[in-house]
Amino acid sequence: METDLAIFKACADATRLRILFLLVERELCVCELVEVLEMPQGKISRHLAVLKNAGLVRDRREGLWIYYSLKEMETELERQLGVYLSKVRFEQTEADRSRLEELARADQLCGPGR
Amino acid sequence: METDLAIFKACADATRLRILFLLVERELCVCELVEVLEMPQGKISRHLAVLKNAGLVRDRREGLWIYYSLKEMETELERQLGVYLSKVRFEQTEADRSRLEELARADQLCGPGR
DNA sequence: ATTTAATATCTGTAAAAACGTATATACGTA
DNA sequence: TACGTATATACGTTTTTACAGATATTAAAT
Repeated sequence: METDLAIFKACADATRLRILFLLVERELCVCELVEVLEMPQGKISRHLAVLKNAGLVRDRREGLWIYYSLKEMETELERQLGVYLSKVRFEQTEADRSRLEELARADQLCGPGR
Repeated sequence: METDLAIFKACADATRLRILFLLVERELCVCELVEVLEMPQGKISRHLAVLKNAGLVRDRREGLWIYYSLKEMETELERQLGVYLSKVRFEQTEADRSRLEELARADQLCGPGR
């Protein structure tokens, strides 16, 4: 139960929800999230740590960059959450996703491909 | 999005989760929850108010007693949450439900039937 | 009208969480 | 080795949330 409680707590924050709705599309490195959400890097890292501690995301290093992605949804709560993240679209969600694509197209993101 | 955020926040507390797992079985009045969870009445009322403000539960007065129950699950998040509450069983959940039945059988709960 | 029972709310306090800022760490490159 | 870039973490502060305890509200009964 503490595990599920940690998941609920991890989702109980607007910034982390925005991150989850972005990660459900594809893996992202920290600097991409910093650019898209326009928040200080330390803040993003801290939120990512919360999501990781709750077991919702995993990270993978590739050179200087650390990529975050959603973990496999294993428990019942994780599965329900996964469905929710895939199905629902808020205005905020759409705006964030658009901004991400926009920045990627304009080559204004960090990352090895630059 | 603020609506869903409020729902996640409402679920991000151990006591409120325990209440939800009890309410998924049947409606309960405040005094029943007080007895089962062995917590001060003011505390239970405050948690119920949080759940109500998040739109997860409804209340219905019957004389002196106010009965709380889960509301219809309408939004996507509410539906996923509903499935989760019906499916999952923690030890805590089982213990709380057993205790409730025990108290009911021994007629040690308040309520109009007493 | 007074009392009693069930519930809600207020008040002050303590604990937890989020924050900005600064610093540390890890890795690649010159 | 020294430097630059990406990321993580530590520190002090502010905001939010939970709490116990006391009081207020509501409805029924006497």
